Amino acid sequence: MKPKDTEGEILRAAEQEFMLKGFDGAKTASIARAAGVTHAMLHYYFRTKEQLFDRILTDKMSLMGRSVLTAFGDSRLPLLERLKEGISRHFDFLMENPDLPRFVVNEVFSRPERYEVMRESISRLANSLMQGIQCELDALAEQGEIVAIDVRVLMLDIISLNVFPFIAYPVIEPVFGSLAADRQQFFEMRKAENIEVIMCRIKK
Amino acid sequence: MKPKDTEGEILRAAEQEFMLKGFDGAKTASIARAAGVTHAMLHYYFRTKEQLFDRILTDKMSLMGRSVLTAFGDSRLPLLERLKEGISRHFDFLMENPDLPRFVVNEVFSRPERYEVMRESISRLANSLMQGIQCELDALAEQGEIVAIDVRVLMLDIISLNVFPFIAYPVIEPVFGSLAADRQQFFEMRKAENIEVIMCRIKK
DNA sequence: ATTATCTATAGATCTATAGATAATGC
DNA sequence: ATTATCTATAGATCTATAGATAATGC
Repeated sequence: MKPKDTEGEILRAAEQEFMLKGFDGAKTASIARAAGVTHAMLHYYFRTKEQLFDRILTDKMSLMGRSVLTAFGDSRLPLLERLKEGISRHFDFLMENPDLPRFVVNEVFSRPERYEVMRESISRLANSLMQGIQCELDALAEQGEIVAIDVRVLMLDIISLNVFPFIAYPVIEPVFGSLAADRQQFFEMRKAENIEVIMCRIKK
Repeated sequence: MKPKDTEGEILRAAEQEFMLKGFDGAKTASIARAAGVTHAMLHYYFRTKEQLFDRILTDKMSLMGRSVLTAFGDSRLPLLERLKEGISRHFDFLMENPDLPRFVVNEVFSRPERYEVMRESISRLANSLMQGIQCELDALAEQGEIVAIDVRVLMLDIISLNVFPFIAYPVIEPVFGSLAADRQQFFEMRKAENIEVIMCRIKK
């Protein structure tokens, strides 16, 4: 017999509903139904819709932040490899979580105060990652291997290229979908292109 | 005396409310209040919230589509200039309409059927624009001035780089805001960087 | 006569909770 | 004894409309 995990079921259902419809579009009744529990259970475990939502959003923001750190965090590789690997791993993460960036970006936009608590820790982690990369960029530039560039500029190039196609897929598909046979292949092509773009940007 | 334009006031207020909060977050009562009219007027002029919304969304989708065409449409310029000018004009358009892409992308995602009617015409216009650019790309590549590239790949690079910072600004600001003194300057820097990236991508 | 506007309210939907009942762990 | 669950419903909010009234254009 399965010892049913009501709280877990609610979280799973809530994640799905909130990611798909956002806070305003999500209905607690719909979450309860998907979780296979009665409506009152949401309030028993999470008090309010807002608190349940905060739990999901916090998880997702943290996941999105970590994805960048782990993708680019391997400091054993030589810089160019580290960047290529980073782009590739970050892109793979997005293929596993295609709706994540839109969800986070939207909810932060519609209620910025939700982001306040994370601002500082996010900023600190990102800076520490980028500081290491900046050193290596500077070293290679010194040797004349690459052009000099601010790591923040470069990282924003990378993230723009990687994330945008996922956020905008439904809108761009009619125009750019013809590039590939299917969605999967389309994204594989983008991954390769993004690496190419970034290498062109920094190589001399 | 101003001959009051109720319908126009409602449209203005609705645009603001929908762009800021999305369809689900927007309230007809709030739109009416902002328009300075009674609530029943919305229904008198537009029947339903849905119809009022469709009017706004259609306008915005069309505006976003046209922005790309007009930015890159100047076929008198030599190709590299045309691309630089295109990136720059498209970026300027986004600076004037920073919330537009997020709005469109979101609403299309949450109810894809809203996009169906435009899919074909959008795709046709885009293809005709890109066909012209592809010819010039091929010619320059033939001459060995640039590398060979599919215009769709290149345009998606451009649009990703240009649009993403606007969509994600509230999320990326804590990390990348330190690049510039203020928001305005931040975006000016991005515009220059995006041109640089694209030139690096195609130049030999 | 037609068009525009207002007041009042119906009707639907949604979140939240009260209070009773069943299950669980000492 | 405490924790989990259910039923029933309160209370708030939101969209939409009916019906009366005022303004406008022939």
